Amino acid sequence: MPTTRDRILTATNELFRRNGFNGTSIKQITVAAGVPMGSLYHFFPNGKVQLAQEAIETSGPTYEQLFEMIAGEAASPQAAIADFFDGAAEVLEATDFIDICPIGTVAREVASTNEMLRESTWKVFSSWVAAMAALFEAAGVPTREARQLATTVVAALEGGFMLARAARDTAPLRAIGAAIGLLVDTTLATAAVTTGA
Amino acid sequence: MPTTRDRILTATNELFRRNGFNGTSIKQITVAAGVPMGSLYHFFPNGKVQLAQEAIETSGPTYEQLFEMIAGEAASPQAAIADFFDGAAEVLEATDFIDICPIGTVAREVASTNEMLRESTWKVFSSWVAAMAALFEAAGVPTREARQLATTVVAALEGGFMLARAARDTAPLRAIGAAIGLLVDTTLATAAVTTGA
DNA sequence: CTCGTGCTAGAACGATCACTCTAGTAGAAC
DNA sequence: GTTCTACTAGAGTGATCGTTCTAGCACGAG
Repeated sequence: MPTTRDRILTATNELFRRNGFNGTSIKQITVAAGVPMGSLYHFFPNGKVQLAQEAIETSGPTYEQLFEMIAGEAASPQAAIADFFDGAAEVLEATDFIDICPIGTVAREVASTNEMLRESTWKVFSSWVAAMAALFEAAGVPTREARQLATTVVAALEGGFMLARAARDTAPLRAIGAAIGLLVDTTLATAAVTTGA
Repeated sequence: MPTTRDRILTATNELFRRNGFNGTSIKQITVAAGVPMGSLYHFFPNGKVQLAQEAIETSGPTYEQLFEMIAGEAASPQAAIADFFDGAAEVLEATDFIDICPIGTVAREVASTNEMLRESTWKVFSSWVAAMAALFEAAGVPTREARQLATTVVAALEGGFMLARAARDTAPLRAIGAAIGLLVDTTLATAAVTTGA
């Protein structure tokens, strides 16, 4: 049985995945988590912004671990990327196209209106980029190119979530996965040549 | 002097770019457009959803024309993509990182909650993909690959807007533009080979 | 038993939400 | 001048927002 605090954070993330930050009310969160108002403000005395911040910063590493688990099992960085896109497509289908990533939606909603939350979303995204860049660098890609490629993978993933949900179809996400796979292939092949075979 | 109706639509798009759909109130829109409440509901009797729908569906083609203008002036599809990413980065800097695209934010907000708006956002995105795919096809890329590449460019653009705004830095967007430029390069080169030089 | 503390419980607050309503104005049609 | 239509104008509606508040419960410490 998870703690009350964890139930609140889980409910928050799930509701953010459906309705975003502004589309989710505190009342909704208390009902979904099955806790009274008083408990929510007991654990998160600074209200909705603090709750959102903790939801973002705790779920961020979870996604990163998921990626690293997939990367650890995959035969190559290319395969890891392909598996990640495919897995995302399957989750979308299984969940009736609820958003994969609560952070992406919130990021665009709050970037111009709440500096604290904006910083939280960037903290998460940049740690994802760093994790992916490390993977590419380990495969021989120079630091600069590895970062560039990792940034592109994250952007394509988030853009893919957006398109797939708008279309209610995983085809865009799978197409993007294929194209990004190609990009990773050529970048790694180039790296293999320049580092000397 | 634009019509009252147009002023309302313009103000709606501008506010959506800052605050998204749920973060923008009808009251805010009337103030920004300088029109009374009565006028807004005179022109948009079905309220906020109708207003959002028309804002999305009228601004969509505007962005498409912008892309086609840039594509028409650029020396190659690769150059067109590069110019588009660079132009977006400049707009972000010039506008203090207000969102480039009001549609992307709204798309993720409403995908699970409003079927009509979800369809509007997809209508716009798929017309962008079609326009870009036509450009690649004209350069010799087979239909299927052209669509795949165009989908990826749109996803990377939207993901790039998200990252750049979260970071308050255009570096991610420029990095993504460079990587996507590389992908377009290799795809066009492969096409040139298979169609026979 | 009696505190103190951590948490539950939800009614109540003022503000703001999307939206409705009535009243009034401007100008074309006749 | 009268009438009709298109539009302006904003106060008013009930609902819901994020948040605060008071009251009480459970339970370990003394």
